[in-house]
Amino acid sequence: MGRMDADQRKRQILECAKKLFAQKGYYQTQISDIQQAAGVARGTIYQYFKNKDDIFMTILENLHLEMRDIISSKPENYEEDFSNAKKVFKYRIRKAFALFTNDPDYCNILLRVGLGLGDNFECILRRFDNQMVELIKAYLISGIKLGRIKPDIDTELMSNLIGGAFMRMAYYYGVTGKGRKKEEFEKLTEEFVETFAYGIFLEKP
Amino acid sequence: MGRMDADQRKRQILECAKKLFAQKGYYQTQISDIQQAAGVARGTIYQYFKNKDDIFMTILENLHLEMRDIISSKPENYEEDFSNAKKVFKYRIRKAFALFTNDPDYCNILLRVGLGLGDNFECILRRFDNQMVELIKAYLISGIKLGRIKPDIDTELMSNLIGGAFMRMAYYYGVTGKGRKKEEFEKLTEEFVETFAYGIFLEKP
Amino acid sequence: MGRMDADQRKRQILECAKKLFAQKGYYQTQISDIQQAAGVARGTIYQYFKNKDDIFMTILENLHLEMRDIISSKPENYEEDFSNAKKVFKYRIRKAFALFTNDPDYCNILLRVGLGLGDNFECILRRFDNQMVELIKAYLISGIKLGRIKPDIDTELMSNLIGGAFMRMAYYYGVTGKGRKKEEFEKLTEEFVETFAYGIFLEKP
Amino acid sequence: MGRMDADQRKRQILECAKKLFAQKGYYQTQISDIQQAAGVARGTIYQYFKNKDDIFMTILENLHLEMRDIISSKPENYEEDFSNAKKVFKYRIRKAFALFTNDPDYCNILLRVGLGLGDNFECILRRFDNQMVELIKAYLISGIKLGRIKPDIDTELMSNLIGGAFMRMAYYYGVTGKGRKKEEFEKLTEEFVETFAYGIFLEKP
DNA sequence: TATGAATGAGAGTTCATTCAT
DNA sequence: TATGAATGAACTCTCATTCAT
Repeated sequence: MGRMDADQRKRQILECAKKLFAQKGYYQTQISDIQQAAGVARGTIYQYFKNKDDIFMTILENLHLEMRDIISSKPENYEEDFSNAKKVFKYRIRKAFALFTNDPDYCNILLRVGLGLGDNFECILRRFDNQMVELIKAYLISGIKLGRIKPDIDTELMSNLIGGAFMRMAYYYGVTGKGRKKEEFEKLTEEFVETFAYGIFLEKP
Repeated sequence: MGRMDADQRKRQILECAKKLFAQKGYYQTQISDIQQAAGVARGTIYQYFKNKDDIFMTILENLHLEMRDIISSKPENYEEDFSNAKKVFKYRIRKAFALFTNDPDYCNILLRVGLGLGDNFECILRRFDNQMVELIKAYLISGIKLGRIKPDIDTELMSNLIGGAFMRMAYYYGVTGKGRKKEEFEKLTEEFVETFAYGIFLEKP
Repeated sequence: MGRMDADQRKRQILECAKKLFAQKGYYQTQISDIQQAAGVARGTIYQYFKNKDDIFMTILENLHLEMRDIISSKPENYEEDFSNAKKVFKYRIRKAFALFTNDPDYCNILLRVGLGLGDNFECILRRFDNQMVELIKAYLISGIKLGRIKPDIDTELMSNLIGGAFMRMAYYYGVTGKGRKKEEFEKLTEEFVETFAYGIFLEKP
Repeated sequence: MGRMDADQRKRQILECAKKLFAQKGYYQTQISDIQQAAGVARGTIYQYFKNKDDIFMTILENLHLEMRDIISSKPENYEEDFSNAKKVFKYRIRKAFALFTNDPDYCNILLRVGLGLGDNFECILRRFDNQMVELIKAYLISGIKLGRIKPDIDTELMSNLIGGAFMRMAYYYGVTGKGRKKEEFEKLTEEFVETFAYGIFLEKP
């Protein structure tokens, strides 16, 4: 193992830890697993992280940052395009879908590993979940105000349905590897949008 | 703590364990927690269960049985009523919804605790998930054959969307306690069905 | 399980315990094993014995009594026959040999199970061993006085050699079942005696 | 307790464990006893051994290696000296005797502790026992072929008698500390050989 | 007297973390 | 900074014994 600068080493440890947490879960991943996978000594881990929690938290934080960027990004010429609410919806679904399919480890951690860890982590994990649902809700409400989305829908329920359906799709196609090939993600996105379109949008599909 | 009928004692321990697993997760629930909650001595646990895994497995098994009963149950006058595919759909959603809202602990275990436990449990947990999705898929396919459901839908994707949306709804309203009151479950069910109706059914909603 | 008088029940428990101790050793034999083998309830054991040690001690005691009887028994017309020292020697070897081959469980307990149990039992087991060796020694000394046995032998060493050789023979042919058939015990006894005869006796063999 | 070379530490733990097993037996020796005797923390034991069995097995293995070396070693000028069968016999008895008297712990473990532990260990312990008896038997048979040993002896019985007598002598003088002083081992060896000489050898003693 | 559910001290083992080198 | 031997709190599980019925 050659010399490495500190940041590089830290990233390397995180990468290995992420893979292991995603595969085996938090409690079944031992420090010794991470250490071996990263090819460093036991003690070295503690030069870069306070403890096991810190490693996991850092992974979660990174995921959070990535998600925020992607989820809150806007399509080119956003202003004009918002005239077509469905297009914006599709843009975001596609973006988020890409996030999960490009990094199945993150997806696994978010959807599986992070859950059931007790209060320590759970509240952090909830942030993602709620953030996603809240974002969808905000989108729905603003759409209603703009007269693009049906005003009588239950935004709370609908944002949960969309969020739940999306996560499941992301998990099924992005993580389990079952089902489709990568090239077909565009088509899946399309069908996802169409499924909810009639219930949401005022304009004709 | 006095003597007790064996079945009663076993059920009592399971009940306490279920609550704890739902609250704290599998690994953070110690045998001593269960023992204290059940008000029995440490060793008593091991008179009724081989080990910690056995307790958890038994809980999962019970959940499995309950789910199977509910999911495979049919509405009264099923034969005639199948003429209306949407009615069957709604019947099942309502039933399954009730299961989770009536027993939030089970719901929590199924949706959160069971995940990220590594291969031991995960494959068992997957059974529930897959069972649900498979059931929905079977429903969709038979609906297509009978000319009640759009023949061009992607049944795999659609069953994942419906399953994901449903689980999320069940969790949100059944477990977190946020949102609605119990009386409104009927309305939630209705809206759930309507959201997917257009994308699924041929008959006019 | 029919009614039984107390002594009968006690003997039955002892019999089962003896078999199990002989087979599996002291620590690997659980009270529950004994209880099941004897076909009685857990608590019943404690009606007849103070504790696990008490059961084992009783078995040892019984063995002790049996051994004492056999070892100290004398051949018919003992007085006259002592003129032939070798005959007495053979008589005793045959008797003791019979004890072990007739009850392999006792033999096993004496030769294997009882050893390595720590101070509690060990000192009791030693009694048998020492008793045997002491008896042989006493025999040798009295033989020397009577002018039948070589006066220059080291009685301590010789009694250990004879004792060790005998125990090994008893174990090999009586317990492991290897080697000879039962009918040949007489011949084994004969050969045993002859092996040591030259080193011990004054008279010509 | 400071840092230490790994092999040194392992040997140190084994040494303490050997003493304790020899004194108290397998089941009555706790990990905490070994840990305290070795002056290390509980967990340190598990850095060097998989579990308690592993410690005991390693001790047995070491004993096995030592025994094999000693038992199969040959006297100087072996070839020529075999002309005198009794000399070879004596050589080996002396060597094996020395092994046990020099390391009474091993002797104790082999003769007492290892027995009655149930199938796990017993079969391993038997190896030693059988090995010894088989070696003696092989010696007797080759002696018969060479015309040095009486052709009509029962080699199976005789090897058991010699083995049993030897083990008892080794235990009595080597472990219990009773009887002789160390200087007299040569004389004991001599007397041992003479005791069996008449029954075994053809040449005049 | 017979039962067997209940007990709890105590055993072996794990593993995140520390710290002398 | 990097190491990995050492640590020990905390965990799961066992099993002889008790005692209400």
